[in-house]
Amino acid sequence: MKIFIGDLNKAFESRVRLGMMSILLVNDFVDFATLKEQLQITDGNLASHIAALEKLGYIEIKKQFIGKKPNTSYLATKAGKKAFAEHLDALEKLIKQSVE
Amino acid sequence: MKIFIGDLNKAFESRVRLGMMSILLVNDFVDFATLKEQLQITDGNLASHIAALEKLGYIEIKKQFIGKKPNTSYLATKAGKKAFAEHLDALEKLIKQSVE
DNA sequence: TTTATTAACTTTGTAATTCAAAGTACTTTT
DNA sequence: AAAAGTACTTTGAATTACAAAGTTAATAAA
Repeated sequence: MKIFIGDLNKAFESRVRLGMMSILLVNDFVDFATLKEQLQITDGNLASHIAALEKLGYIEIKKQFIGKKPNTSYLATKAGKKAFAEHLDALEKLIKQSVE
Repeated sequence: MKIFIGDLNKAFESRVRLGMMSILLVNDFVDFATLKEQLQITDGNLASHIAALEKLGYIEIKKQFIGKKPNTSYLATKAGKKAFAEHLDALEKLIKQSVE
């Protein structure tokens, strides 16, 4: 029995950020409105979780206009994908420890 | 793309409680000292996480004496195991969504 | 041309969570 | 009698999360 909770990434402890990264891992660009709808949170709350992940360099922001409407979309960076993969790895090890 | 962060159990969002349940899921009785050592936290902190899980009916407490020393050990209840399994299920779905 | 609307925030304030440190009760060892 | 061990409880501070309201800048409607 050896436990590694220290290998879990604090950034992904929150269900919202966990959900965001899951989405961004498999979808190249996802916009604000889509994230908000998928995660079912207020826009202010979403904005702050986005800011947290961006500050860590885990996601990037791309602003553009679609037709005449502003549209902001997000993508996971290489570092973000790596960090998330490592987190999932740690999670798996944690859960599977001493099962065999 | 359909996301289910609502199916994640808030009780298991904390790395400490996640670690505790992982341990208790595969070890029938684990005592205070062992948990403390595995999780690397202070005893006060551990005690409060234990209290949180007990309040939810996810773990049970068994007090005994080993020789002359008091020994408290913990075990996951049936409800606790079920809740944890559901949480892991939700986690898996969340992570694997739209991968295929 | 004023007014309303939309998108994506920022700010504010509150509530909840987490944690370490210190204190406590009871017992045992020295 | 003093020190140490076990399993806490209490306290207080720091961090985090969140909703609600306010903001900015652009477009669309009246």
